[in-house]
Amino acid sequence: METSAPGKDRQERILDAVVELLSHGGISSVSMRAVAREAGVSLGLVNYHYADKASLIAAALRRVEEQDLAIVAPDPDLSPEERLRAALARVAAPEYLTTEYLSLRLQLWSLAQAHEDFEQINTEAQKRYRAGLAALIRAARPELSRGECARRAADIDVVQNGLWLTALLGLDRASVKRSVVRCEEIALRDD
Amino acid sequence: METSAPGKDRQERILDAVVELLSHGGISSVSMRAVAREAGVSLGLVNYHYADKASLIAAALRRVEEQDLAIVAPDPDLSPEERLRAALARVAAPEYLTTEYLSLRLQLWSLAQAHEDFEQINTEAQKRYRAGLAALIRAARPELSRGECARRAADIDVVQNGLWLTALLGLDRASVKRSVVRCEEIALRDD
DNA sequence: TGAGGGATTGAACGTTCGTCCAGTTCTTCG
DNA sequence: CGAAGAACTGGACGAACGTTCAATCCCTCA
Repeated sequence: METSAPGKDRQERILDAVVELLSHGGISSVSMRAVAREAGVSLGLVNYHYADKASLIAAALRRVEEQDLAIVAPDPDLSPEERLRAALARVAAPEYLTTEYLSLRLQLWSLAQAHEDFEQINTEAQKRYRAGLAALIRAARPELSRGECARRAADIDVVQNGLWLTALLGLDRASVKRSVVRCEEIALRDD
Repeated sequence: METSAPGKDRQERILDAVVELLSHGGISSVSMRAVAREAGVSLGLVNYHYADKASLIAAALRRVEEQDLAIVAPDPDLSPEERLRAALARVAAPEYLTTEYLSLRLQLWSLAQAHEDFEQINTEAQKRYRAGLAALIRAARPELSRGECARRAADIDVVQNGLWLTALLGLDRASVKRSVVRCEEIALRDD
């Protein structure tokens, strides 16, 4: 039969548990035992699949970062400019603007500061995100130089990060919307 | 003689230690023992001055937030518009753009997510910061309504938070500078 | 000078942590 | 079926944790 690999489901549930705990109580609430409990799995199994706590968390972070890249994934049904607008609007989509997701991002950044391994994971993910964004801009505005696209992508990244952070600290839908518009202006303005 | 109160110095050093540990290793590296060691003080004294770990950290957070308000403190030597520009430029001043300070801010936000007491401290500080910013804008642009000033202050807060976050994750002085300019545009534009 | 009280110490307690491991169950395949 | 190996369990270990507390230090003032 073509079922999923035997240990795969449990591994996924373990990573889910890490993410769940991380986003709700911060790194302090992520212990091997809490993860096992949350995943409905024995303590030993967590250590069986992941060598130690650091690599467990690293695996969870990598999975989260992977999902994040979906934001700048080009939508094939749209024109280049619409594709860009869709990507820029996506950061304010309900699925990303939840407390749970935003809090997770914050914990992720926080971890990147405290641990070198996590910092590397985060840095690489951010680089890929910006590259995806720059590519979208370049497709929508072919006349712009590669450097200018990278510059605009960096500026948008600043506003988006601020948008997420501010949404998390005290959700203000109006200012979120204005920030999305600001990102569009940065990406598409002519000069 | 007019020296400082006896226990005051040690209390300050204890809070310094919390901030130091927090910004360098995150909340995970803040233990009562580590704080005592860093402050050059016995373990018992930390618990003597602060009822428990939570109130110790809360005290440290309150002190940091207090310092943050200095950013929007009006500079009496300048005209209203210059005063505003000075405040907006201050977020990119060398004293605030250090890894240590930025990392501290991040940990602070992260703590606000995980603990309700810390969230309240953070929320109130942010409110006061925005109010200070709005007041600066209103002084520089008296023709603007109170609501419009608050709106602009909120938008600037978004960009500034993003600026700090991005500076921390991967310092890019050029995009930092562009973001400061963007904040000035938001604050001062006519329309 | 000496009594009183705040400041300070380090040992001790019980809990929880990450890690390890001997043992058991499950799955696969000759 | 039965051997083999992967998946999985839970108890045990030492270390580190937050908290408590009796004891000591140090300053002040009567």
